[in-house]
Amino acid sequence: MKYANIHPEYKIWLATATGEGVLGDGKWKILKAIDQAGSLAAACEALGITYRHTWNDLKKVEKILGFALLEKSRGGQDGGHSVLTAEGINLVNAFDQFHARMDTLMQQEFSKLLIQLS
Amino acid sequence: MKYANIHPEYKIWLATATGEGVLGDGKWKILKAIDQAGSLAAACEALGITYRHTWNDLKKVEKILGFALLEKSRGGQDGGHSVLTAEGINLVNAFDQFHARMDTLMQQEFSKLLIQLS
DNA sequence: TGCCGATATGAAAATTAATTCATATCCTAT
DNA sequence: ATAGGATATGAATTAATTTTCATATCGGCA
Repeated sequence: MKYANIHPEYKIWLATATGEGVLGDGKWKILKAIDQAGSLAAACEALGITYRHTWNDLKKVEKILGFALLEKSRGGQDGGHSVLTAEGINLVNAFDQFHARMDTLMQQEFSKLLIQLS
Repeated sequence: MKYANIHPEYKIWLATATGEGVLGDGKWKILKAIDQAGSLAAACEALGITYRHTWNDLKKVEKILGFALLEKSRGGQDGGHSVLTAEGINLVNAFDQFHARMDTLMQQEFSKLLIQLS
């Protein structure tokens, strides 16, 4: 088949009226990782992304949204930690479900696409 | 509402197993434009994108797919022209419909997402 | 046969994005 | 008090992506 090794991909994200990205897959994943790891630094380590870049990303988002997604604290023997705020958890959960639904739908529609292409 | 001035955006595209992009909105549009304009150069002019970049894109895609999407010829008083091959037409049409269906589904799921966030 | 405009392609320049490096700050449990 | 590790942030470096520019090639038609 001509398109045997081809598959569909998609990205969704939230943006401001001016098109500035607010939250997409990257930030969604880092938020989940933070929720699991308990700190920004540990989450970055786990995902193999730079702390610096991630920190910039999250700061920008919170500035745009006007409320915090993370409750960050520093100091203490463990150095500090970060946990998701209620808003952060809500957002992550909403994305989780969205992605699950879209994955299914995308697969269905792609099947139709392949039929047309074959 | 917390997310009052936020709106969703998304992209869908086809990719190889290694994640290389094959056909997304950009190439889809340029193919449609070529079909209409009759030449790559005219299509780029119409879309306001560079010939060089577009040419690279299309060449890469055809190499990946292993077959041509365009029937290109040069020479003649008009300098040359490009038309979609049968495969190209087929792909564009299939993507048209795929895109239309996904547009609808995305919007529906987006609505649910926003409801959860409000 | 020479002209014209589009295809075809290389290479440099410019723009944007990402990474690295360095360093200050914070604060709690020991 | 202090040690430790994470948050916080600037600046420089590097990588990746786009644009720009330049130039060769092609070939039907007047």
